[in-house]
Amino acid sequence: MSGTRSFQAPKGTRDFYPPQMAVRRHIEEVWRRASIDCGFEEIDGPTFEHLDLYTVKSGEGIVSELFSFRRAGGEDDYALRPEFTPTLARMAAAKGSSLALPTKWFAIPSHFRAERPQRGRLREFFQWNVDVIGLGEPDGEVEVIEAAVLALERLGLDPHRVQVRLSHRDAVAALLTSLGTPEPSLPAAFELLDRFDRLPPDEFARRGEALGLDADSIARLRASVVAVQPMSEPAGAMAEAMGVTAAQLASIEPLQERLRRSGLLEWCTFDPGIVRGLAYYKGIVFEIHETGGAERAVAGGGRYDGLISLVGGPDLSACGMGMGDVVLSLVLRDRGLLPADEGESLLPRPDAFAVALSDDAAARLPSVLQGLRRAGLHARSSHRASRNLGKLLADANKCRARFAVILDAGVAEGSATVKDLASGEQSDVAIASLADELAARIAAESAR
RNA sequence: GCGACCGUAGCUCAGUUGGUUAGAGCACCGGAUUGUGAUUCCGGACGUCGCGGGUUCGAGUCCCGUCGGUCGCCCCA
Repeated sequence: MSGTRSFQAPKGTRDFYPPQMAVRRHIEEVWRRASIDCGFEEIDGPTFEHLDLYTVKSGEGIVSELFSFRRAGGEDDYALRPEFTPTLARMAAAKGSSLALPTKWFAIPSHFRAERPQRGRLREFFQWNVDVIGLGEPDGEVEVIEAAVLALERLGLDPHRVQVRLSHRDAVAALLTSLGTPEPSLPAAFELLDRFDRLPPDEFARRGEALGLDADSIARLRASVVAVQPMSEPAGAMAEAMGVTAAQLASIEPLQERLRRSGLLEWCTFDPGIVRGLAYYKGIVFEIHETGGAERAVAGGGRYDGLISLVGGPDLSACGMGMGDVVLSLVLRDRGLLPADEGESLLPRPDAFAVALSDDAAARLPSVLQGLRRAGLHARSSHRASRNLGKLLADANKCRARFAVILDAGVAEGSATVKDLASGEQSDVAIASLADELAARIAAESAR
């Protein structure tokens, strides 16, 4: 045929065939259940927004990282959403003072970023967003972290495999100030901290000097950043290990106490190297990492008081986090927490697989299937013409059906043979009561 | 935006210094046989060698470009 072309998926996007889709749904279902169980309500917004919504938050520099577009002949600039927080802030702002506080929302939207794909980073991905509006520090943060930890736990992870690494802008600022960082250099110093583990030691020192720190201060800063502490450590001991005064860590203590009451301490680490984007986060910031240190952050979040008023709403406090599906899937795979068959075993299992061994039986097959389906059962049949029972059962087995319904000469008397594919047992059942019989057996099975 | 490596049936790969009509194993489809997820047998579809140029008598093989993939850098909301 002339005029045909072949196509590849665009760079950094994924096709979800049934097994991959089953894995995605598995993760999304855990996210959704954990959110709901923690009292969050689901929202969604548009896949694209006015470009300005993103530049007003992140600056013009963000545009090169976005998929932005203008309708042919139009004059408005739009962008596919690279994150959900601006949409959420806009939605909260639009409700104005009618928004009941606190408001706890979650969403599982797709996001788009015009970046070069690499391990843990794609151009389209799914991200679970959990946000609390109208709760101050540290209550909002702990609500968010609690939901994240619940989901990770349900996915099979534990505090030995993942840790919530927390920091506090005020504590780190106090540390930097005590080391002699001039006030105007603080943002640059945060940036330096953020790059700590990516810079060679001498380069770190050189940049520290440029910020007005002497050699002794740089050494102390390095020591503080390296001194990652379990959140379960008493604040006094933590301060000592970091070489700071207890007063400089004062902003951590309420958080620590609140995490203790929620039983989350063992999941959490204090890590002054956690900085996150400077654009709008303040106060507590955190990332969730697998403890091996091989993968990128599984999740990140913090407090963004001021963003809602920035997009025209009331001055509301807010905090939240985002957890992407890409890194999370890598971590789950690394830890053997996803099926080795890449999702086949997560596909929905048919309750019944009907096969016909004669022309008369084949004529009855559609009505038998319809009866089962109307009763709410997942029923399939083979699409092959063969009357070879061995091959037909192989089909039933391949899609992991629970029961085979064998239609043969017995259909003349209204009877079928039901074979339990797990045990191999089989028995004759009246076709009229097939759906009830199978439903009863499945109910009994799930009750065990 | 920059760099490295990679691209041959659905999958895993083979394919000699460029040389007939590009192969294998799984998987797949149809059928026969044995009425029970199996075995055996017969048959089928299997690929514009990512795509496009170039060099050559001749390109899966060499060169250039491009599109994808993988992994780094930048960035990471």
